[in-house]
Amino acid sequence: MPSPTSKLPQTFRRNTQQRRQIRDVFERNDRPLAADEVLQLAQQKMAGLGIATVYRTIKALTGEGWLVSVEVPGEPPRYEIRGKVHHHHFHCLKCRRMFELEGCLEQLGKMIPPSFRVVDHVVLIYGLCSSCARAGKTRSVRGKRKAPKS
Amino acid sequence: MPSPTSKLPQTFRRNTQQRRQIRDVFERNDRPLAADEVLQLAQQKMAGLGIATVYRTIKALTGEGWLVSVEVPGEPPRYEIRGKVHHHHFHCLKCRRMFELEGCLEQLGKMIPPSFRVVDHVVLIYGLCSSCARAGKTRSVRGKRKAPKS
DNA sequence: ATCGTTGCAAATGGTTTGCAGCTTA
DNA sequence: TAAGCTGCAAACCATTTGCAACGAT
Repeated sequence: MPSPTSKLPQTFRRNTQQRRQIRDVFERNDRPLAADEVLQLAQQKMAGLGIATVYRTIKALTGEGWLVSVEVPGEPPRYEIRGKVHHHHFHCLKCRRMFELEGCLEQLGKMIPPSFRVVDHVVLIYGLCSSCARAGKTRSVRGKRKAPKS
Repeated sequence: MPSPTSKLPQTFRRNTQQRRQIRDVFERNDRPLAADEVLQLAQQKMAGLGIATVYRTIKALTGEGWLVSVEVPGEPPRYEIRGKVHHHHFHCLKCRRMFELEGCLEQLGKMIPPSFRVVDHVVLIYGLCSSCARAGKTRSVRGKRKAPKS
């Protein structure tokens, strides 16, 4: 076994084209992206890119802290670049796009018993975004998850 | 085609043993349960119960509003009886149990633009529960998701 | 020239579905 | 009885993994 310098979250150590492309996709699109969205977007610049590489890269970038996952109940997870100021999300039930909300609840601490230790928290608000609320009442778009016009 | 009385969320219309058992499991266990946990618990009283029936029943009960799902990023969804007072959840990163928190953030509205319409929201807090925080530092229990002693 | 990385395809794990037989109303 | 259910197994879908070829250092 090689000399273990430390137990660094052994992510990748080579800067390949595909990883550059995948990072680029996240940098160019300022919203949470699902794995298949990343594949589609990255394939526009890298024809043969495989889904396995997308998953492996997302996992590495997440473990590395460069990405964070955003969960939507009943749907595959999305990922976005970390490091933005703390924020939460709004998920439109009609167009299924995800929006970022500014600010954060300050009094989360009030909810938990003092003997518990909080590491992180997630707030997800569902509803209709302004354009969907304005358009028809509540008819839902039930197509496959598609990347909304970026 | 039969006479459509209305478009009622056509859930089940027969009160079978298995559905009774499954509801019982939720009533006896006062915490969010995953599908396989429900199967195990219900099989204690109904030997041959199949996982498909569990999923079908959970889906029906959820559509009917009797159950609500509770999502934990990276894990299969849990379900719990609806109708409890509004509350949110705490997920222990070590023992993986889920706890219910009382109360709710009141000022969610401040976070969203006035043109958006809020339908629902979810708050999930991660950390260590009191017993895990007290015990060792942060060594995580990485076994299969198991039903904690109820 | 290494050894990490990739793409493919097969494997997984959770959930859904087709269908013949069983049950409830 | 008839239609709704059930269990089984196959089908699905998202994600992971084995492996030989590839390519960054």
